[in-house]
Amino acid sequence: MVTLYDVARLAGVSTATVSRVVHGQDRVRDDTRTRVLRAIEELGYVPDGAAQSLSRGRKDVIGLVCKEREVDYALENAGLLYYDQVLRGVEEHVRSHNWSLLITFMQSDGMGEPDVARLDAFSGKVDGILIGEGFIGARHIKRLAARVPVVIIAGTPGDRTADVVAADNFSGSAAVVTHLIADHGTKRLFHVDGPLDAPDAIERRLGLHHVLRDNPQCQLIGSEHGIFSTRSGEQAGENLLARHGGALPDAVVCANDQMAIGVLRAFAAAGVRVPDEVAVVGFDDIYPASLFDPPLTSVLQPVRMLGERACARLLDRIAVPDLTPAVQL
Amino acid sequence: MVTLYDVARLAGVSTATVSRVVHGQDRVRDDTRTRVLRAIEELGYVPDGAAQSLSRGRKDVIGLVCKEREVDYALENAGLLYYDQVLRGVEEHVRSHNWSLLITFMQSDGMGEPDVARLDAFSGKVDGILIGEGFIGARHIKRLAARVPVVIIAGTPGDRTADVVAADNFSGSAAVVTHLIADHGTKRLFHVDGPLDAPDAIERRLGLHHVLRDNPQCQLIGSEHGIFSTRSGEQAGENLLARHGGALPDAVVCANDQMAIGVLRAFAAAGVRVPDEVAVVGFDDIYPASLFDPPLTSVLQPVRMLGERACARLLDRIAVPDLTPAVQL
DNA sequence: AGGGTTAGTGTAAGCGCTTAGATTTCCGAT
DNA sequence: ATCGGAAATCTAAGCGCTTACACTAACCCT
Repeated sequence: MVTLYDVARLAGVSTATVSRVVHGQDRVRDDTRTRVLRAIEELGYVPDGAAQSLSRGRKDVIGLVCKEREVDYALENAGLLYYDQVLRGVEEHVRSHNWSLLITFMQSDGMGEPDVARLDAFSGKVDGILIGEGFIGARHIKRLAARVPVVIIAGTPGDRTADVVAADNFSGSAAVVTHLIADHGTKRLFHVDGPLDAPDAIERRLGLHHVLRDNPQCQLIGSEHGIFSTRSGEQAGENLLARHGGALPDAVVCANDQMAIGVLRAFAAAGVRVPDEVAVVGFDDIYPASLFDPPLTSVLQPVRMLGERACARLLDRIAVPDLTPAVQL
Repeated sequence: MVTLYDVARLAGVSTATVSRVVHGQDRVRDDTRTRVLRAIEELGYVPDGAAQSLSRGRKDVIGLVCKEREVDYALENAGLLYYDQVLRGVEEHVRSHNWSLLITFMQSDGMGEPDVARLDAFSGKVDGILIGEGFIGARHIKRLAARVPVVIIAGTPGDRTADVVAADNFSGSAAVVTHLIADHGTKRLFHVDGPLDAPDAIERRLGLHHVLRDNPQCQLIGSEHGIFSTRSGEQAGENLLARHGGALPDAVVCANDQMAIGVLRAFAAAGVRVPDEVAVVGFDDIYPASLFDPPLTSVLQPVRMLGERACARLLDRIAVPDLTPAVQL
């Protein structure tokens, strides 16, 4: 391994000078710089990241903890799209700041109990952590946040211990519907709504109606309220078929994925082909990105931006550790 | 920041002992161990990755260099699926060895001229690099490989300077066709083949015919040879329409993506809707994973495995640096 | 009892880099 | 020439960890 010392020796200068040249800063005489650069080139020197980190006290690396894939490949698309888009947003931002991105996937055991040892080790390798919401228990997040800045990439705002960058239900929902209308030419929409008074459902509903108002060519042919469960979605699907079986909508927009799955189930049972006869779109509890077939390209952008914003927030937090934790929409 | 010294002081032992406890090895008396563990717990100590790396002379991090996304979102699916699946394969493997994964995306300027400074910096942070083929010039790969083990994730074997883990054209092609038949019920297939004597084309052709032989319910209604260019694909598509316009195949299998795009173009010009009327599948020069709509779920697994194999090879190489570079299928 | 083991622990030298502060060199002004 | 101050460069002390080696104490032989 070629070290700074090797370069210094070959160039006949001290390590300090080499370091200065490497970082382009400071005043170094031109001929010295040239000599050093030549030596670097000749030896193929590249600074060791670990040593730099140790010395600088900063690693210039942020960590992204993604939710481990579902076992079921067919259902995986959602997660795939979601985290992969987040990843791209994050990576882009990270890169523009000349940092690096360390990434890991974590099992969700359903109880939010992660592999603590691995999480700890991970935290030792980064300056800050970006973590998706909902699969690591609050207790662990808190523990983590005590040691290193943490920003949660979340579905919905709420009171939290750590920084949160949340998706915006309103615009998310609006994006889905806009996509259906603009890109798929949807004319007849059916809405499988959430509970009347659930905050998330309200925002998503408003997003949908907002877009519909601006697109009179698309008609809302009906809606059903569910309670965010698969069963209630199935029920809604059955009702929909009973009432509109003769003239199916072009698309069914569901307030969450669970219900969308229910609807799919009802359709499958009735022999209705998706997406040939009717499109069914859910709203990922984190962000709308699932169950699209073909995938919802126009929603990729917002998800990516979510990653970017989260990353930006994290970098801020690393730079100024005592920022008041906040929830961003 | 809590350091080893803090722990040692609180537990009343030397840093060596703490280190030993942390790594679970070595002989440490039980009560000492307990005392140390208590101190670690109390202080919330987590070893600093940079310091460990520097000291151990190994970072336990491998780097994955992905091709930067296309600007065009609609065409992005291929890359999305491809690299995201590779990523998952790699991550899984990396994790099982308790290493970490650093990832970056690189612009492809078409000439294989990367941002050398960034690539260099990246290489300083990892023990080995995994890199997709075809967007970083051989010259740069060589330079990189001189400093750190590199494994190329490739589409096709060939003579190389660095280690290569290549996709297997035969099985890749077979996977595509199997998917079409098994999952999409394809009965009538059209083949846009490559040049008769191109090695890649031969393998892919054999894969296709192999599957057809085992699935007599699917018929090959025709084929055209192209030269892997978009234009030749377009031509093939036009010929196909001229001859089979009245009874379109269920699916068109192309020997590469360029030609598939050409076919899509021809179809678009003729008003043939894809994938409603006919499915068009390409064969990514790296692996078949693109242009599927809906995505080719059954091909996810092989791509993921490609990532895993590449990663395994890289770890081997890091462990035994003087392995003879090899091409693996 | 003396010598040889062995288990348990401590000491301290790095790992490759950055950087504050010390030192030398350079240069124009006197 | 000499001097002062700026510019260029060097010295060396860490950064937090691992680990070879040194050491101590306890134990088992003969």
